Amino acid sequence: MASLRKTDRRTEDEAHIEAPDLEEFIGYNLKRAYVIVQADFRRALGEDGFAPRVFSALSLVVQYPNVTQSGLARMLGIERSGLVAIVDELEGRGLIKRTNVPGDRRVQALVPTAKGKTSYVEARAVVRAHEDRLLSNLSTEEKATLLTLLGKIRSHED
Amino acid sequence: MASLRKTDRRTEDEAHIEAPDLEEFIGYNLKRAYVIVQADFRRALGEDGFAPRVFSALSLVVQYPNVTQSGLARMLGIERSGLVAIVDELEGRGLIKRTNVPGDRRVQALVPTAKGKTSYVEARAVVRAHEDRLLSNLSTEEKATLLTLLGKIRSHED
DNA sequence: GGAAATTGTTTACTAACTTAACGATATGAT
DNA sequence: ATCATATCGTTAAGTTAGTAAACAATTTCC
Repeated sequence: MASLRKTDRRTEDEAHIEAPDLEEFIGYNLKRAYVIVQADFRRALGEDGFAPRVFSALSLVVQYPNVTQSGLARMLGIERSGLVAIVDELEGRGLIKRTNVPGDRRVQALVPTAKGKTSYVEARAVVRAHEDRLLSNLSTEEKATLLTLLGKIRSHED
Repeated sequence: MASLRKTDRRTEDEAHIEAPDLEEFIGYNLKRAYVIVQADFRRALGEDGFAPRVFSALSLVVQYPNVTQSGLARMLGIERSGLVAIVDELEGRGLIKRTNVPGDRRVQALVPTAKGKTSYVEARAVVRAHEDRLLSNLSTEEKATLLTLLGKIRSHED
């Protein structure tokens, strides 16, 4: 039978106790998992490496040259005002440039520079290595399953 | 054969184009999925409802009464300085209280009030309903699989 | 041609942290 | 016993990653 003491302190062994209620929530587990992956990403890319969102933006500019900032913001799921600093950083590093689009003087198409393209390919290799290492306790199939399940959640985007 | 034009603009159809490189990364998908779940959590709990981290803290205090702030911070994976505002909010709402621990005057054990316990049970029901609704396109088995896979990532905690 | 929408940008704000320091207290080594 | 060390909760200041609102310039829609 369990103890009946009203003043059960239970402060011993905190580190080993599970937290049943929280552990059942997908949201809580997503957050905790993301914190780990993101921290390892930053460690892998180093002090002057890309932050995750900057890497993502560069990836899209390399893959979709001439994307507009509005289009890029939409793809990343953030406000276009929030994209300005990211584009500033990438342009400041000489990895992309803002170019005029003939026919619409409001928009500035984003194109990767040669340096931007090679930097991206290098960074992508580092990111792949980071995920391979960090997630080496997941099989290839498990990783594919995880992507599928996360994709089902992401189906609620927009 | 694909187009050979060097100046291929490709700005049309942005909304429908996939982003192959990014989509293969677990970290990117985790982030995008978490943003959706977290936003729906906040919508479900409403204007004056708990923020996710406050809900998590209350959950742990209810389940582990007399936990210390340091212990709680460790469980949540954040610095104890960051917990002060969370505990302030919960105490300010009359849901938990800081109590003296005889034998160690440095620590303040956290205990839920009666109101805190009932508020938690109610909030937990709302959170469960939010996840059930949002994740209704995942089967029970898929949700269990997802928790297992996220748990494998979380095995890197500490 | 005039109203409405869109683009990139700035400014101001917020949330959710971190790091470093602090005084108070407790613990451990000798 | 005392001195060094560690721990507790807290504050203060800084960082990161955003959002919301407004703006001029430009384009699109009747």
